[in-house]
Amino acid sequence: MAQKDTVERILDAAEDLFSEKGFAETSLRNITTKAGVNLAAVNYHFGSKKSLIQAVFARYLTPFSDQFSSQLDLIQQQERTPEQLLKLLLITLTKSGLENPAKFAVFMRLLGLAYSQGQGHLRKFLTSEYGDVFKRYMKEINRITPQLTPVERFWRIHFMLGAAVFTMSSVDSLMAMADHDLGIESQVKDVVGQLMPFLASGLMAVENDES
Amino acid sequence: MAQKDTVERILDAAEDLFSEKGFAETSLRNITTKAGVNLAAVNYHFGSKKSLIQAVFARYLTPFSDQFSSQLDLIQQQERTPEQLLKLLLITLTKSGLENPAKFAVFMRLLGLAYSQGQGHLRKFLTSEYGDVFKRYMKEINRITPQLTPVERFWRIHFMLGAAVFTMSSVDSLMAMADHDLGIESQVKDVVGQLMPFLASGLMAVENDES
DNA sequence: TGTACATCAGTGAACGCGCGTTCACTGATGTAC
DNA sequence: TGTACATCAGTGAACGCGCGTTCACTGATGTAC
Repeated sequence: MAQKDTVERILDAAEDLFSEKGFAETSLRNITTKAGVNLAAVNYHFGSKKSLIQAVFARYLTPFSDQFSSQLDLIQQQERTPEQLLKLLLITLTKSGLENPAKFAVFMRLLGLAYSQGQGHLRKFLTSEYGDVFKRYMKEINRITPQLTPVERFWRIHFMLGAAVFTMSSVDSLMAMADHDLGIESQVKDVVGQLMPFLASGLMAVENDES
Repeated sequence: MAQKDTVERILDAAEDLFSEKGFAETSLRNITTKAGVNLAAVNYHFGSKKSLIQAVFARYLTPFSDQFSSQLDLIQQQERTPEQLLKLLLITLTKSGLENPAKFAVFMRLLGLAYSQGQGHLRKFLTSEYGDVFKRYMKEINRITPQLTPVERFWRIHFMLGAAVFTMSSVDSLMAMADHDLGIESQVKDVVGQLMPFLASGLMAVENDES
């Protein structure tokens, strides 16, 4: 084979185009042209466009969730702070091949799309494949936030997820905006560095009860 | 006229369907069928699908941004805390017809979509129409966070936006999830009540410098 | 008061287009005898 | 070593379909004289 095989080239092209334009706006013709393969190859290898979308996610999430599961085993007996628990996610990203900032941004963009565009098949696929690891992480969060009610905890987790997914999805254009407006060039790891204390502080926030 | 006029019925239907399925996934045939009007009526009244999308946003954002501008005038000389500044947004929402929780959720969902799906025309339209009011609000934020560097402030604003848009976009399904998992029924205003201290605490977070 | 004309919201049917998918086919490689 | 057959990645062209848009038309209402 002169280069990467057809399956991988389709996945690479699809990933790029999905993260750039969304699922519905990306046609199989876009993908196969970019990948330099025959139009029919997607349906030959993946069966349908839906399955291709799932395969793009699986290529990221399967190594990530395996690695994350091992990391969770390791910290079982250690002391944990919110910052350490958040860092665990970062370490896992690094160890599962997502240390490349561009790849990381693409992955977060896909995750954001999955929430906003996935009309069902994708959400079902994700929760059935990767729901268990997520639940284990949630248990760790429970342990370090005994002062929160379950409802508070539930919402704060989702606020954190939203802040992370939303900003990391558009991290390229936001960094460009920061450069343009403030004259400051940043890197993805700087943004992640900004994000961590924000999330930790939000998670641990103490409700003040002025009316 | 037996009921609301054609233009308004198209906008109502489009708003519902866009927020439910996204822009690309909603066809003019979906919209006109739901609105009970002729297919050609969209192009007759709005010119194109793109312009219809912009009109859906304008119907929310024009009253909101007018009202918000007045509110900003009022607080010019008052003391301000982060909570008060966030509350100002809520008050404006209430005063510009977005007090209906369902409408509010739809609006946030549209805002989220604008970020994730808008490939250009929508972003241009929004910043050119409503950019100024946003800048005024930013100035107020600057004033209450003198301890932050511009970069820190920039990113924290976007983290806040992300947390708000992401969770309020899916507030219906998240509330259903909370009910299902925790057996607790919530209302949108409860979620907003949870969100405020999270955002305020994240905005004011003090960086801790353990490595 | 009556007639001619202009305006304009709304209509029904058709347009060309790009979409995801299908299908019969090719050609290289491996296997059985 | 040679032949027949099976397997399978990949192909080229066509399929029907739903899309956004266009266009000639209708019919109600208002205006000028």
